[in-house]
Amino acid sequence: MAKRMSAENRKAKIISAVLALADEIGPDRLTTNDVAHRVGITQPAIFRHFPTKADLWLAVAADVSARLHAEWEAVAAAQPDPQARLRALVEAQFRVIHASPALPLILHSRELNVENPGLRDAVQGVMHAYQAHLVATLSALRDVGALRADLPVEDAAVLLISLVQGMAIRWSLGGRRVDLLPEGMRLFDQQLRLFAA
Amino acid sequence: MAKRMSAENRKAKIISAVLALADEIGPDRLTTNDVAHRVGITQPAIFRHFPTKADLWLAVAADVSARLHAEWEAVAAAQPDPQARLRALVEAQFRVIHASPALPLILHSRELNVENPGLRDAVQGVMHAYQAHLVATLSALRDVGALRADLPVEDAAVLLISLVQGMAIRWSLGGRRVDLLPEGMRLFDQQLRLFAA
DNA sequence: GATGATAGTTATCAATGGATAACTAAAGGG
DNA sequence: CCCTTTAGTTATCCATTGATAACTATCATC
Repeated sequence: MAKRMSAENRKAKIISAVLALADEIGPDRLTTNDVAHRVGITQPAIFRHFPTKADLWLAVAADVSARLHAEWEAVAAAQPDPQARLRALVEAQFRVIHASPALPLILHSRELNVENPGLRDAVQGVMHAYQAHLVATLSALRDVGALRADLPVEDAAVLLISLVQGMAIRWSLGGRRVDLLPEGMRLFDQQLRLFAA
Repeated sequence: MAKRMSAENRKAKIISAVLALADEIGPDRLTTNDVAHRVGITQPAIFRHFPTKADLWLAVAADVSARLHAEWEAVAAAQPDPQARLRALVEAQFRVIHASPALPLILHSRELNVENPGLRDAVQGVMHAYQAHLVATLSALRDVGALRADLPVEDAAVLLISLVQGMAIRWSLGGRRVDLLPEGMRLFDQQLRLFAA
């Protein structure tokens, strides 16, 4: 028998196990049995905390979303300078992806793309929020005159988001041998130089 | 009984069905039964043409790889001007992704990332080849003096690849409502303007 | 037209996966 | 100390999945 735990704590453990296992064995091949085994409980115990597997995924998305939003708010509060804030926003993404490499995988999972519309909406909301943060910061950068006049802030935001995702793919496909953060930030600085007025 | 077909033709049908279904129901949830049904044969008939499911994936990769390489070679031959060639290379990617939206999904599938090392190597080879084409074309662009001096061609290539992948994700996550090609090329032109000397 | 090669079928398997029901036992407040 | 609550277990179900074996029917060629 597994050590008894409050439902709240056990849920947190399960969610974190899903994130770890989604990376190790893929979001769409992750079974409730895998999760249970990793957490140290039996498979049916999962369903005591989450009615269905889809609900478990929604809980994962809510958890990730909350953590990301908190991080972005913290960055916005801590970095008054637009350029430093932009850099911190991108750096935060690399850090999160490095800590939870499953996130890019989930973006392309069938769970998200086909079977779980709620999950898709949740992820889309998160991406929109991030884009809004970028656009706001880029606008501030423009107001300081540190942005080319012929570059719409929306396009700049898309280029930055693409950079993060592209680096994540390269990192993952390359067996994660290189360091994501320094290499990603190097490319970011490169791109930012191109943005400059 | 399905209409009898030469093994070669049947294999081609199966491969194309895998690509279509990988998009519809996800690479990692695609079953041999799905494929057989789509092709119009029974499930065990699949195994007459491919010893295992993993071998089927390798055949898919070989097929896609051959088509991509042919396309890139054609572009390189048809476009002597570096800038036009670069544009055509990027446009080719958007076109291929539009025609086979499963490709970005496969990049993040467990089949590729965990279970089928051969598939991973094949995809990695394809990406390297594309990057080499980009780097070569960007070098030609540099020789013409149409590239900023402070931008290494390797970094520029990574930025372009990221752009393609980032747009693919946006397109997919947004329900594919917008047109990938024009929006993607618009962003490309924007990025190219930033690349200019 | 007979015949050998082979594409395709039916039947079947063992393993796995999500989920349910009934039971057990650890907390924790009174 | 007891008793209610509830986290966790065991046993079990039905559907699905990749794969094998044995059989059948079609095609090409002589």
